[in-house]
Amino acid sequence: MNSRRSGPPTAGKPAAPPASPWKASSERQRDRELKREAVIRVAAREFNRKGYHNTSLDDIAARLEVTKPTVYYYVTSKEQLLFECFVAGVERIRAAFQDVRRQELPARERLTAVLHRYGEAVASEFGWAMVRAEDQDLSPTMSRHIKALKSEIDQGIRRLIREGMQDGSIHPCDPKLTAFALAGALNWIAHWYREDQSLSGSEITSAFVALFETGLSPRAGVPARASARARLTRRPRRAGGGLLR
Amino acid sequence: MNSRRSGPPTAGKPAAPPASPWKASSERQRDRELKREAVIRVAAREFNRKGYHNTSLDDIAARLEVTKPTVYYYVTSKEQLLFECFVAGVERIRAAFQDVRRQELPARERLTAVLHRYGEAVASEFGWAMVRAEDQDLSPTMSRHIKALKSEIDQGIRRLIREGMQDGSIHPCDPKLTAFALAGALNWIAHWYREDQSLSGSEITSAFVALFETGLSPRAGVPARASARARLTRRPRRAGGGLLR
DNA sequence: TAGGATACTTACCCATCAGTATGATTAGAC
DNA sequence: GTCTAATCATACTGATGGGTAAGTATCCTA
Repeated sequence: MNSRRSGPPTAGKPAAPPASPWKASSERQRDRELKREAVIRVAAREFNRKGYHNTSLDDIAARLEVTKPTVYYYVTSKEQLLFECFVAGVERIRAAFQDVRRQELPARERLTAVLHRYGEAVASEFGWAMVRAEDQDLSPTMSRHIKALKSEIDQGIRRLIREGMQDGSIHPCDPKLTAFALAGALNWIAHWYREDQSLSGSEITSAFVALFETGLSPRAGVPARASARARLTRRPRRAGGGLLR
Repeated sequence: MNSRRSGPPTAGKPAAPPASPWKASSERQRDRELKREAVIRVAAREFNRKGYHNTSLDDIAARLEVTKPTVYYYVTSKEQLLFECFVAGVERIRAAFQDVRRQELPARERLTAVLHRYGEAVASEFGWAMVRAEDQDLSPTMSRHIKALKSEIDQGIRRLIREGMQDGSIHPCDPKLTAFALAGALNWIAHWYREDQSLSGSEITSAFVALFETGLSPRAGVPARASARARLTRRPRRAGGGLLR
């Protein structure tokens, strides 16, 4: 539509890499990059608080104590802003897969390691963009990119599940539906979690993973896990939340 | 803000119950109610397809082959439309709790029965409104009502979990976090499920509930469940989906 | 068959907001 | 000191879309 929007999304690279004459002093370029990241971070927080459509670029600019054109100096469109927020979150999850690939562990343990990082990412400021952003708000190009990234993560989880079934560390199940259930429970954190909560994203994920590993049915000779028990007595400070949302 | 918005939301009652003179012939009133429900159902489907903010009331009107003011004849605002969609979905879940209350069963079985209906509701046309609607799009009054309904459901699930721990049918765990995990996995269905999928909402929920009960870790002497095994061989027709979303 | 309620349309208003044209200011290179 | 690019602000445009005013057609009652 707009000539700016042609080609693959930027996602990190400075808008105009001064490829030539006097290579703008590198500290200046670093400054620019820092500011750009600040814009994206603030945008993520505002989207998280008020939703994409209820957040105007004037709002974001005001939070940064600048004006709207300044925001556009670092970002080409509101859409791109959303995209960058998404990427920032997803990169953390991809990194988790990378880290785990090098480890020699039963697949179930590698899976739980990934899920842990996954949950932390979803509970971060970028969780909203990763989870709640609607792809109808994005151009077809951006939408495709996002779907590809999501699919990559999905496939990664399914693969770990399959490997777990092979090495015997995971109970036989349908990898696809199981991946959906796991990811769903974790993604949902972005719907209800607020940073002022008594539990951290990591703690929540621990509890979830424990639940998924053990299951609801009582197991012979398996007593209550200490971690779960502890949480039973330590009352969270805020009741808040609710089920849906 | 608007004088219309004062008082509790309507949620079903005809806008102007002709309290008096010649009691508008009851078939006419029934007609009106049917049309009103059609408006809400169509709105739910459009919200589901394109999101709340990307759906204009002209769109909805066009789907109904009428004009925008006609929609306003049955509904006072776009916001109320969203609210009604939400209520329509939640009522199904509340009904599930009612039904199960009369039954003499171990709490875990009552819980899974509720979760089943829950999953079906989320996979229905009203799933989007129940799960993805953002309360920033609603007036404080509406938002409060919705939060109350959500909380009621949440508490209902937690109670079943506690009862299950007491009667021994559920492994000791933190009721709050467990409820979040269960509901999260099911809610997430609304993010990725489309009606043209190879699995029905009911089938998906069955698989999820089975997973919740059994857990990922292998159980001594428990072979793969037949239902899960079956799905492993029967390839779904559409890969689609993806993890997040 | 008049009169009022019901059901629906045409044509409009107007607030919001993404995005831009243009110009001012500052900082570094020479 | 001058010149140029980088950085930011002022002030606008244009489109979208929620909501309404006012009028038309239809139906039902009496």
